[in-house]
Parts: sequence; structure tokens; C-alpha cells
Amino acid sequence: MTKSEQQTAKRDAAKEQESVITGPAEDYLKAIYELELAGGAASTNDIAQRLSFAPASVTGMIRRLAEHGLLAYERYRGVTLTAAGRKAALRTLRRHRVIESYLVGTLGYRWDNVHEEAERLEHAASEELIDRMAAAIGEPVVDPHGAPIPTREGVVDETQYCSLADLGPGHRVAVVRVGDDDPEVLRYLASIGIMPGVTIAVLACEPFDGPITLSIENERISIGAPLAAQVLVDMIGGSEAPSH
Amino acid sequence: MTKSEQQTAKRDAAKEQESVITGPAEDYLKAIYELELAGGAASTNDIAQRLSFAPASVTGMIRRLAEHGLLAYERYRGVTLTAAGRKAALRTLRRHRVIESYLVGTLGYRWDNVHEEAERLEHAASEELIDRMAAAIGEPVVDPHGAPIPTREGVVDETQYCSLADLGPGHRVAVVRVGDDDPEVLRYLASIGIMPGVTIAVLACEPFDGPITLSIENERISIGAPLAAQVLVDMIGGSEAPSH
DNA sequence: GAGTCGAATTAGGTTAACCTAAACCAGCTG
DNA sequence: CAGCTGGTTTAGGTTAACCTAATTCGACTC
Repeated sequence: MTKSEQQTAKRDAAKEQESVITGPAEDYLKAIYELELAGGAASTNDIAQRLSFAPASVTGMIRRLAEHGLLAYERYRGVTLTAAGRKAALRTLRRHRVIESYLVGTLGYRWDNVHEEAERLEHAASEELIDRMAAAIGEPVVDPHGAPIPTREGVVDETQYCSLADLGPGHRVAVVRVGDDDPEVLRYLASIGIMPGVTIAVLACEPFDGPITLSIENERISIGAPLAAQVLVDMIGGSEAPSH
Repeated sequence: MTKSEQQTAKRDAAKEQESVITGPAEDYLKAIYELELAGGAASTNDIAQRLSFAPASVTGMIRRLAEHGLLAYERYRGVTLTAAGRKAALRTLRRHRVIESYLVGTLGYRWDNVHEEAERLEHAASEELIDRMAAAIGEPVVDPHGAPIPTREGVVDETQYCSLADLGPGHRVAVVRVGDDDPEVLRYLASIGIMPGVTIAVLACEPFDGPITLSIENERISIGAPLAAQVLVDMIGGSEAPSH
């Protein structure tokens, strides 16, 4: 083997590692996983919208991912993750959420600006780094926004919670999780005391997706339906009538 | 503006941020900076070898970087960083070295495997993250291998040290810095006690790039010339004859 | 069962970043 | 100063990942 052949071989070997699951591919798999959780097969359009790509680009990428066995794909029929695809998606999701947790837990970030940082780091961090970060903050099971962190082995809690927008008045609920992507939304939620673990009572709901009035820590506040939809909650009592 | 035009605009705006200095470009700039430090203008071949790319690829990239004002380039004449290029190189170098320092200082990494991790993270970490990491470990001025960390403003110590391979017998020196890239070399250096801050006496040097015999912490050891060249040192006394 | 509409795909194009192989140039050697 | 040589560049090709515009398809309506 000549010297330049050695170098070529080294390049090929280095490329082999990453191979199929590139950074962009990880983003697709993550998006598809989340869409699937929400409702069955993920459509081309849904994926395109979530990633801010043109639908045609999505078709191209999902074809490639399907060829590599990461998702099941029939033209005009949407896609579903295979076991391998799901595993890859959860690996990326774990990275994302561990990174968010670490940044908040150790480096003094606030919960509203970790998403963007994690979005980039998740593609660059090694498994070792993620495990060390997780260990450093005590192996948390949820990230700062309440999203469950998959384990190293790819196990994750997929419980479906309902959002504040789905409830009628009279419910008492615990906030489980909030959307993690919009910094402004997160800052506002924090300012009115909505964060995982907090207890909320639903006082009133106006019709036609109107505002929802809540009681949080004895404060009364109304929020719009779109915002309410970002807040996932767990029932802790009452239904139409508060238990007493 | 239609909805899809908005989305296109958003994509363009997002792309604008990164724009010219992509991840690969950062690697080129870093390499060129280091080659320049070692000796004048960086040649296409030197850059190609350092980055394990084909020379033709290097020509292509340096043309692009030159077009964007990051380096001065005349065909067949090698390249030199412009002020903008130097700034970008130092920014990346700062990231790399802060990350290495942080991984060792806080996450329990050893010095032999931080390089690879930093090599990927340096392209993904935000300025804020780097600054927080640096603050968390007390704003170090050198990384775990002794390489100087540029400041946020792009100031860096460029003192040229000589290597162990450049010395004759009788010198007493302090180790300042070692090469950071080869894990095996680093593990071996650590095993024989060579790391920044340690004092070494040069006992003997065989001719024709032969082995160099050292005294480290009262241990006697011989190392080969290539390895000795990886160890940068600072004189602390003696020349041919030890001061007494 | 034909028409229609929106979603999905195909067709064709762009850019970045690599490659190999062939041409080219500079500077040194005889 | 002709010629060689090695470093450099040009020419031409590939792949990934995007794009727009045009076409096709599925499902639903009439």
C-alpha cells in the first residue's frame, strides 16, 4: 500500500463511522419520531413543516433513510420508523435532553435558551460525553422542560399527557411538561409560574378556542389556547367538580 | 409576503449567520494558523497533509476562503491569513482549547482523549457556551496539553518554545507543552511523567536523530527523537554545564 | 365514473466539499 | 538555457442536502 493509498484508506475508514446517519438525518429521524408519537405515520408535509424544508427535499431524504433501513416507506403513504430508525431517533433525543439538562444544571443556563444550543451539540457529542454529563447531574429522567430522557439502551417513557387546552373548568392538574423550543414562550411561562411540578386549577374556559383562566399559586391568570396547548399536564383530582 | 415566502426568508436568514465560515472552513483556518506560526506562508501540500485531504481539494477551499477575505492567496505562492482569517482561526482555537480544558477539569476526561471530542464540539458550541465553560474552570490560560488559550478578544501568547529534540545534553528545562492529538503518545508521555510543569534534565543525545536520555523526577529514561519533538520546553538553567 | 384538489413525487438545478487524473508552472540542475 | 521534478492547479466527477417548478397520484365530490 502506498502512502497516498493509506491516506485514502484512512479517509474512507473515518467516513465509515458516521456513514448513514448524518446530522441532517438525525434531525429527520427525531422529527419523525415525534410526529409518530402524536399520531400514526408521519406525512411528508408534516415533516417538511416541522423542519422548515420544502416537501420535495423531504421526499429525497426519506427515500435515502428508507434505503438504509431506518424507516418504512411507501410512496404517497407516509413513513414509519423501523426498529433501527427508532433507536437512532431515541439516541439523538437522549443527547438533546441530556445536554439541555446539563447546561441548566451545571453551567447556569436558563431553560429558555438551551434548546438551540442542544440542537447543534446533539450532532457533535460522543456517547461518552453524554454519559458523563448525565452522570454529573445524577442521571435525570426528564429534561428542564419535563420531556423524558431516553436511557442509554433506548428505553423511554411514552405516556401521553393532555394539554391545558384539552381540559374543562374544575380540573386540578400538575404541569408535567412544556414545549421546549420557543424562548419567548418559555420566558413567559416561567414569569407566570408555569413549569413542571407546579399545580394548576382550571377556573374557566371560553368557547371557540378562547382564553383559559387558571389559578396558579393563588394567582389568577388567563392564557390563550395556543399557549395552553404547549402545557402538558397530569390529572390530580376533580373533574367537573373539585373533590372536597 | 406569503407563508412559503416567509419560510424561505427564514431559511435564508438562518443560513446568513453561519454563512462563510463553515465547519470545514474553520478546520482549514486553524491548520493554516498553526502552519504559519511554525514557518511563514502555508503551502497547499502542508495544509493537505495536516488535514488529510487531497491537495486539489485544498486549492478549492483556499480559493473560496480567499474570495471571502479570510486569507491572502497568490497561485503557486501559498497562503497567509488576513486579519479576519486570523481572528476566525483564533476563535476556533479558543473553542477547542476551552473545551479540552473543561472536559478534563470538570467531566473527568483524561488528557489523551479530549482532542477528538473537542475537534467536533468546537464547530457546534456557541460563544456563550465557551465563555460559560471557561468561567466554570476559572478562565485558564493554557489547555491540558499546555497550549495557550486565546482570549475572547483574540489575544494569544505566541511565544515559540524549542522542543526536547533541539537540545544538547546538560540542559535543565521545564515542560511547557506537548502535542495534543495522538492519544497513544499522550498516554505514554503521562506514563513516564512528561507533562506541562515538570522539570527535565537532558543527560545525553545520540547523533543522527538518535534517542535522547532524560532525567525526570530522578528517573532515567530514553525517548526517540520524533517523540522528543512533540515536547516543547522552556530553559530554566545550565547550557553545556549546569549552573552551580 | 369524471372531475378536482391538495398532497406527494419527479425533474432539473444549486452549492459545499470532497475526489482522481491530467496539465501546468517555478525553480533548480546540468 | 533546456529539461526535469515536485508542488500546484485545472478539469471533470461524486455525494449530500437543499431548492423551485412541473407532474402525478389518491381520495373525495358530484
